[in-house]
Amino acid sequence: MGSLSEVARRAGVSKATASRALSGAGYVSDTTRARVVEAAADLGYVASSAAASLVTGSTRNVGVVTPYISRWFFAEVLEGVEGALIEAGYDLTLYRIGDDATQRRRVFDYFLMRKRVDAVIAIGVALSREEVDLLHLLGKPVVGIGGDVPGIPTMRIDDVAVTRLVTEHLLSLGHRRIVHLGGEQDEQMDFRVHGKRLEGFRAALAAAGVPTGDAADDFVATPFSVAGGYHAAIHLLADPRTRPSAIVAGCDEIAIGAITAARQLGIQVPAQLSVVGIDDHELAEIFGLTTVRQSPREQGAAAVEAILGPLGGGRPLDARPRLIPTSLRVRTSTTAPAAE
Amino acid sequence: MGSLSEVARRAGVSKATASRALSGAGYVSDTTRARVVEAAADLGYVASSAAASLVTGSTRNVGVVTPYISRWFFAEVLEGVEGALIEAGYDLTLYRIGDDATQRRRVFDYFLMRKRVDAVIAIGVALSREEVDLLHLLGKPVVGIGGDVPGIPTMRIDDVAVTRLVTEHLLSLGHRRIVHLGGEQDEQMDFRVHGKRLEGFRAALAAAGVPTGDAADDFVATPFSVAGGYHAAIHLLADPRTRPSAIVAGCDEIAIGAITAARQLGIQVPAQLSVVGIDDHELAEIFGLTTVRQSPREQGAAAVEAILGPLGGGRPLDARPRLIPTSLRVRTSTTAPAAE
DNA sequence: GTGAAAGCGCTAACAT
DNA sequence: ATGTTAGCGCTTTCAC
Repeated sequence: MGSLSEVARRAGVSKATASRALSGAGYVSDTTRARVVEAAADLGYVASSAAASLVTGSTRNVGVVTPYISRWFFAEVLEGVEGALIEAGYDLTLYRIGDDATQRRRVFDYFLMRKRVDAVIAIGVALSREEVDLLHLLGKPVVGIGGDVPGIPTMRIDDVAVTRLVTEHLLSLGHRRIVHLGGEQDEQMDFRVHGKRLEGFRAALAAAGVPTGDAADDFVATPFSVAGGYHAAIHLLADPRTRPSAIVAGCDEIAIGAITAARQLGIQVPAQLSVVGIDDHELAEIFGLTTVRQSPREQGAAAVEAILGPLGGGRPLDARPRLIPTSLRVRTSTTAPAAE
Repeated sequence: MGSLSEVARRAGVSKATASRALSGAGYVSDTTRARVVEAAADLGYVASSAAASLVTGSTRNVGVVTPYISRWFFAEVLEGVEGALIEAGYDLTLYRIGDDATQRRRVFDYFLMRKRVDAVIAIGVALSREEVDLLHLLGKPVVGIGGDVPGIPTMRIDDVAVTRLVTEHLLSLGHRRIVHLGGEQDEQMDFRVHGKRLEGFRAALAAAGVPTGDAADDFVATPFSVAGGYHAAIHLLADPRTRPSAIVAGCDEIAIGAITAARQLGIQVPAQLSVVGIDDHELAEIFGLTTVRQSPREQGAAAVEAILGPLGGGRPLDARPRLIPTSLRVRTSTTAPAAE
């Protein structure tokens, strides 16, 4: 618990010199530095970050806000962020903000603003104009992942294109009766991801001349979870006469749930039912799920990278949205529909 | 970005009064308080936590160290911790520490000690004597989850009992050829979890008079992941003549991987092969996996609870290990072995 | 190359 | 009930 002055006294120098020796900034003779470093080691000295922050104004800590911790996509982005941050010597302070607007305000006003963080990474959170302005006013770099936020650099995939891509893939295999198991349209996440995915799905069908739209019963709303996909699929697949030959799942969790349901119903996957996911999770690999490569870890690392520039004294961020390239990762779970 | 003095000036009071009005500590007349609060709102004032920490010595921030973020059990504990912490008005700073000892030292010396946190929650990390002493010296409450650490309160399940439990369950159904798909014995996590689970497994077999031990080929080492379980099972189940009638998986990830492999090999689960997991993840539910109820979220919340006492000025923690009760959650995936 | 001194923004005695 | 004062532990001019 030693303080700088103790270290200084022990080394026989002034606080100023001790500080310089330890931080590496400014001129200190090698011999003095050695003495100071030794004294510090003897005392088990560790600088108080609060004191340092107070005077420098920086905390070496970045705040990460996200609505989910354990959903696959989010967890992987988080891992990417975490790794890159620790690498750069920054702390990561995690804030989960859900639907609760009050809670969200509290996180912003009370935590993020309390000079606790140097920068903010928002994963799947559509920051409001005010939130962005506030952060900018405070000189804090912000980057978003998962959707465009005006005024800050963001990285996202094209959610419309993504379902269009997988749907086209199924269409090209000959599937015509395809159902989208996606998010409830009334309970959108930020960035209206559910809506966009449904849009891409239907755009592909329409372009192929396949009947689509609410009347076509080609969409079933489900929670974005394995259990959600499972239960939705149990109902959807129960009746052999109305059963689709393929499912476009809104995310990998739903896809795995659907596949599990199908197998339990004795439906062969992929022989009798093809399922495609979106997020490209490790599990997708095992299930042979065709998904969309979207590099969550890399997105996380890239976000940190983007933020480190300005923090390191570089030029401010260029507030451009960046589209993360996506492509199909085709595995064995998609096959042509069974002959009728 | 206003400071307390600006708020004070605007409200026509002293810094001290402004501080009292805002923090709620000490006597302030209602009218003065109102004026101060209004002034603060006008200025968009937010207290500097660095300054407050410097003088009070507390940060309202707790450090969470864990080796994994996305492994199911750890992610759920983390969610429990996160929820309880935010509830109590604390920040959560996340540190992942893997096998790298240097990295681990760095986290401890450089981050945790830098007066950045008021308390530490260690999930699945066996803190060393020195680490614990250091934390105690600094007056920081520490609690562990996942294994006993001398000198601090910990919550853990009984890893030996857990595999014994599930194994006995399989034995009681009549299974005799059972294989444990568990962690590599040379690459233990902290707390030797892999070893303990193998031990419990073999103890149950031995007690039932079933041949066990290395010679009995009743253990296959695999990474603690879905992919790990999958690949191990693909090999294990390939030959119908040596195929077991049941598998005790070291964790739910392995179990799901094994089930998936079995299904792909055309083996009926649970008719021809019973699989039991350990962690009781959401996915286990869907797969009908029999697992051990161990309440990860509750463990996380309890850890926070335990830490909040001392932080709130209460008596210090009683450094007793606490055994989290576990029980079997039997689902449909375990059945008697198929008749030969 | 090193030291003296000022001050970051706040809280906590202590006095009034 | 409110104001005055003294730091918390560090970094950073500015002299020397």
